[in-house]
Amino acid sequence: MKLSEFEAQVMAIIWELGECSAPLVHQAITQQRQVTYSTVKTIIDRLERKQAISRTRADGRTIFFQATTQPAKVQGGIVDRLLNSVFAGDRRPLLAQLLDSDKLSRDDLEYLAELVEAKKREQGDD
Amino acid sequence: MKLSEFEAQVMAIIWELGECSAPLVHQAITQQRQVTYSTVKTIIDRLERKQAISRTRADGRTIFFQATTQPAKVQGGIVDRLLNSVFAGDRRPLLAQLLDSDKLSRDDLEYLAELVEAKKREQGDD
DNA sequence: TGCTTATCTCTACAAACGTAGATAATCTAC
DNA sequence: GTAGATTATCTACGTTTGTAGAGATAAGCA
Repeated sequence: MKLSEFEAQVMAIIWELGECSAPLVHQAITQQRQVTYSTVKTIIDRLERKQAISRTRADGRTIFFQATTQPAKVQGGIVDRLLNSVFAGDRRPLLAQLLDSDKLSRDDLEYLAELVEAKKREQGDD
Repeated sequence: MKLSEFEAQVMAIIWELGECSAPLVHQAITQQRQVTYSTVKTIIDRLERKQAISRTRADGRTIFFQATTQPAKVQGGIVDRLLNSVFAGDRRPLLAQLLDSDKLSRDDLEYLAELVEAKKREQGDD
């Protein structure tokens, strides 16, 4: 399943909110970007058509949706695409890019260090 | 500067090759995907219009190009966009995604461990 | 010097994207 | 019960993207 940038952004919000309605998603998005309800609803419609989300129930005429795909799956696909296009398949520059940024907090770094350790142990086991 | 996926892919090749001509880029791409010269040339034209690359010289009627932007800059921008769309600005899931993949080699892991160490020392200095 | 091939330029086009208005249907509060 | 607000549906439209053919033109070889 291929999602556009905006579609992915809306998905992220739906993952965050869990079961939610279009107006709720719109509200969440307007914290960041100014965009009309209509626009958001169109994206939601497209996500539905792509079967990335599905209707769960209705409260009055308000329809509720939920994600039908797990974040990791979609994110993984997008990361793979990114790797193959901009980074020619080599993960290192991406990693470096992520590490080099000054937006990486000490906490993030600690988290990463642990991830690396865990992964090392895991790999050492085979 | 906003590049499409294919444009980014062509940029990656031009970074890799250095100064090069459209036929050369086409040749490089066909190692991976079947696409006509015409298509590749169109993308190159668009990259030129976007000033991501520029003409350097001509050999006969063959035109040579070179990147006018550094990889890190473009890649950084794309990663930022990715973070803000799919990952809601949180780097950790991206990091986890990258680490979790079984395509990460032991070497990559070593490389990462070193990066983390270096970054830690760097941060510890202030 | 003419023919073949390589390369460039121009034009095209369907699909996807971001964006949103118009209209209709339904709630809700008075 | 009616008026105003919500929400949904449908339609639209300019741009970008991926894809490529047609035609022009220059290079190189016979």
